[in-house]
Amino acid sequence: MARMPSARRREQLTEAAITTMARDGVAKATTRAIAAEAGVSLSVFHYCFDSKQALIESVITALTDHSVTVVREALRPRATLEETVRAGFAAYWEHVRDHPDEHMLTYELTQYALREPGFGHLARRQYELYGTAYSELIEQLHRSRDLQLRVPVSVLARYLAAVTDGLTLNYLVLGDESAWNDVLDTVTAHIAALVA
Amino acid sequence: MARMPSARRREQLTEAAITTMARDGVAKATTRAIAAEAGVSLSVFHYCFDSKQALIESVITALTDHSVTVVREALRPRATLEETVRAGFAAYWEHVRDHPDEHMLTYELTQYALREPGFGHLARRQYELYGTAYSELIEQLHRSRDLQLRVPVSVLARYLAAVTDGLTLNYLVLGDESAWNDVLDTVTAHIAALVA
DNA sequence: GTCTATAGGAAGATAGAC
DNA sequence: GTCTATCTTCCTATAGAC
Repeated sequence: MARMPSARRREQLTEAAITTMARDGVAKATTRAIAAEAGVSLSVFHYCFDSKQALIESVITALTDHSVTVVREALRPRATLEETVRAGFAAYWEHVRDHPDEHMLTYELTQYALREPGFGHLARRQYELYGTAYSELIEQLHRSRDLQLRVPVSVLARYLAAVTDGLTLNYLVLGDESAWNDVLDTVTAHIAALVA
Repeated sequence: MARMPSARRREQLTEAAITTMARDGVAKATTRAIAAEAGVSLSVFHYCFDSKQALIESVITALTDHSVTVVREALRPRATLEETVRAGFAAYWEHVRDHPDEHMLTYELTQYALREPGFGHLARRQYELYGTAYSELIEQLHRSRDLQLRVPVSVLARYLAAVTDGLTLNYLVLGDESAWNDVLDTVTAHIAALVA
């Protein structure tokens, strides 16, 4: 195999781990399977990472940053408030529909982090970043338009984060795209009422 | 060890598995750990269950039925609509607060079921039963009072299920009981508006 | 039905040549 | 840095005595 600086190999192995985990689940993503996915031998893996846990920490950090980017890109301000909410949900929804395995993996890793001693902060970081992303959008809308918020920003942000999360999980289990849309319509109307 | 009919042993092992999994996570609940928790030898385990997967199927079924019971008991109709919603959330919330590990385990097992070939129906069954529980309460309220539903029953049920699920997960990750209550107030007001 | 003992395999991690 | 080969541990599952 072609030689490569450790830093680059680490990235490659992190990506291979994400691919493997998204496809087969965290439990089946053994160090051997990940090394094979990356096309290197097992020793290369342990040359780059002290342990499997060190790799998983890298995976969680990378995937959290990616997920937050997905949310942030969905949450761009648009022409009207209603359009912002609707288009935001639509953009996020498309990502869920097109990459269900990636979202499944995100849930799996959240639970891994909550169970594994010393990893809890990674789970909390993920959910705090979601909350921040929502809060910032709301603040931004709050300033740029003349919105009256009927609830505090932090409450609204947490509500949005929870609804998004719950609906995503519900879709991953039950499928049924049309139900997703119907519920979203209801939520969208609710948001509009909350920030009239 | 005291002798016991197989059926009873199966129940005991299922309970021991739930205890072990809730405490240590699904990944660390090995057949040895579960047998030890039940106070029997490993062979007794395999005398009662053909495989570990057979046990997990039993665990998922038992825990789903238990979770649905928790939801159903929380969702009893009360004096007024607002009180029904508020007391329902409060009762459910108390269960989450007092048994966080059990709810964590429920999420873990949902994902296990979605990943494991042949187990997907167990995850879907769980979420369908939640939806049914919410739908039945809504129908019941719809008949007993003179409520006007602004959205279809199925949509409202799915919305409630998703919000509950998302908020629960959010609490398991971030804690912060007061935030939970603030968001719930918002949701409660929303429900009241939807069924005015 | 329950036990001890063990088969058989897969996991994470390491040794040492290149 | 990368490889093959191996160590050690732990897993699920079975065998066979009681």
